[in-house]
Amino acid sequence: MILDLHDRLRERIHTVLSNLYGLGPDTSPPIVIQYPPNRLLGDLAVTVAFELARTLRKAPRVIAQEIVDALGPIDGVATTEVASNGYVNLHLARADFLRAALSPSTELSGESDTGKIIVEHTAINPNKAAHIGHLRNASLGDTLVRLLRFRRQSVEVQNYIDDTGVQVADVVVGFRQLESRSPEDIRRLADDTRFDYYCWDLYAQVTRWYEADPARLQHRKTTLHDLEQGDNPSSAIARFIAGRIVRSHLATMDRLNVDYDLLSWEGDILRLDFWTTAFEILKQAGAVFLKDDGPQAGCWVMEIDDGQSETDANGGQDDVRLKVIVRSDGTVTYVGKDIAYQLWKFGLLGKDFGFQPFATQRSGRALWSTTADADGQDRSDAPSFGLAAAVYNVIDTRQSYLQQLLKQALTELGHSGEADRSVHFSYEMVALSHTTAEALGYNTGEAGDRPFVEVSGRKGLGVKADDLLDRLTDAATKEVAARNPEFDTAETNRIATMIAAAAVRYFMIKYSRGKVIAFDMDEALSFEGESGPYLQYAAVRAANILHKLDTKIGIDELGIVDALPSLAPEPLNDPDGTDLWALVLEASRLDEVAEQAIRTLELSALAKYSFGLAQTFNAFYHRYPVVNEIDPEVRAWRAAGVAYFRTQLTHALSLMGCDVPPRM
RNA sequence: GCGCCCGUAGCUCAGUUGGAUAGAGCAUCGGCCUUCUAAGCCGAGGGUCGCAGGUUCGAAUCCUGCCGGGCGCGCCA
Repeated sequence: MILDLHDRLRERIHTVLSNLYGLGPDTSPPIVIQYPPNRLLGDLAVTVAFELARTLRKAPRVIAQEIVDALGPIDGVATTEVASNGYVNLHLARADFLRAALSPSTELSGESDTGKIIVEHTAINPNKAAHIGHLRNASLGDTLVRLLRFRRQSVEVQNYIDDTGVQVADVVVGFRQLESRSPEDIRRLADDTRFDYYCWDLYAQVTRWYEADPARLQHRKTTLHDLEQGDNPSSAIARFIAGRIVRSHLATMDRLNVDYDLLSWEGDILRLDFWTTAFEILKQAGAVFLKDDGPQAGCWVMEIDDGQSETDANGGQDDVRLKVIVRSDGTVTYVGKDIAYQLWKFGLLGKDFGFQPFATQRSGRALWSTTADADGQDRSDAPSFGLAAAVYNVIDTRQSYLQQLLKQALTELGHSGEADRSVHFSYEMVALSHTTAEALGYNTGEAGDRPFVEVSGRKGLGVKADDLLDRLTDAATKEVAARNPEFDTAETNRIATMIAAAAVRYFMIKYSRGKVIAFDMDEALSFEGESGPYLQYAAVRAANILHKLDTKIGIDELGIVDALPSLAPEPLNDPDGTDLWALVLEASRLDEVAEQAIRTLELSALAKYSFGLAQTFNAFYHRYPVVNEIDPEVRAWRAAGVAYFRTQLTHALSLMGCDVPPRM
């Protein structure tokens, strides 16, 4: 609704500029619409008079006045005026605005026809428990998915499982060589212990075991080879481990309301020879070539286009850098496999996976899995996977270089459009604060001068996702039980779960993506101030007002809406009404913020907006009674404002994957 | 060496189409629970927006250079 108003306003101003000054689409400056610092100044402001001052050789104030005079009535705008030295400030028709905001949505339903967007996120190595770094990835990824769906995009969520890589190989080595376990032992361990936690420790142990005697690295090499070949004892164990660990990752992510459409297994990419096909395509396009001299002799390589080599006019040709795609022993690197997968996502590989159902998630959404089995090839009940119009790969900034290569490969294959629509959604890593690292038993003395301590799965250094969630749930349970002694255990736990999830998700979203999060346990455990629970609390309070309004006064939400047309607009226009109006206007900005968050991939904008909205409401809440307000018209307007606020904040929270508890 | 990111209050961070008085949380100090939940609200103190130039009517925001910090640049993934 607010976006529609912006559009209409821009259109009108363009018309005015054309009539007054003969400015066309090319000569007219962009119309910037912003929000004045407070509601007394106005609700919307246009700065175009400043832009035009130079070219028109007139004072901004004069231009602004001419625009205002020529503007004429605009639907939804009450008054327009020139403020300070040249702003055009607009005051909206408050009552009409709130009535429209609460009226049943007239927006179109259905999905846009711009094609399907694939979002890949999470992609945790299936060899150990998930940690807080993975939570940032999944929180960003899932929020992006929800935002895109909110904007009516068709989205497919993929979770890539690297079940044939070194990390899984190392745990296989741990079980077989270091612990001499049989497949039956491992299965029993998986049934009887926290298997993902067990593997977490084992993985760190294997790292130390290699370090003690580097000759042992031969075991890794052999095992890795076995995993890629398949059909041998090691690969059977790897499959079992990866399968179990993936299930535990999905369970962890489920605690955060994160779900997926498809698990893409690297093993299937190998078994279905995706790489062979991709390799042919790359060779035919000349994107890779066989190096016959130098240290990379015998490798298939790709030239790295980093903008350096070509601009070097002084013939610095010798430092053209090469990336190995196929090793001299004939095996393919990670980049090669990723190129094949990316080609498949866009439907450019000319090959497809088989698919099979994997699970039904708590949300009700079906989760599918790729398969190399023949009976998965032509299932009539499988959705159409792949064939994306655009792809977002959610992956931290340390992978920028590889993601750049991926785009470059697409370009060189003649798919520059797909390269442009191949987006690396990058973000900085999650590290540990010194305090938290020390609490985990890590001696930070050696890294004492660093600003933070990097998480290391290889060293077993990090905060496990489930540990964090458990601690948050415990803390929330105590709070909920103390505040609501009448609740039974099940209800208390249910609410505590919602609070814990919101705390984590908000924490992971609130920082802008270019910022390293130095994770601090005490800070993450806080339910006060700028936190997920603060937002939930505001929504719960609003719901509580509406509930009391119903039970005590007998006005339900339908009654609130029905009363609006006959209400006099005056109570919204006096000073007290301005505070209510400020809440309504702020609540209406959700669409605009969602659009901005997607455009800039800065999801913290959604978090910050939601927090600010909750703050505005909390201040209002303390100052203006609703249920106890005596004047029925004032009460009715306040009730309408609260109802609208609750709808919008609840929506904002759901975009961040947060539920609103019934009470807290 | 090259590339990307970061530098704003004591601490952690907003300020992403250049605009009105640079904001918030935490911490500190002072107030507010017989009235819709105090996970809250109100108030106070706290700033050379890393430094230096430049562009602009206007710069925390754009450009250039420098300083400090982080991460990448493998026949690992």
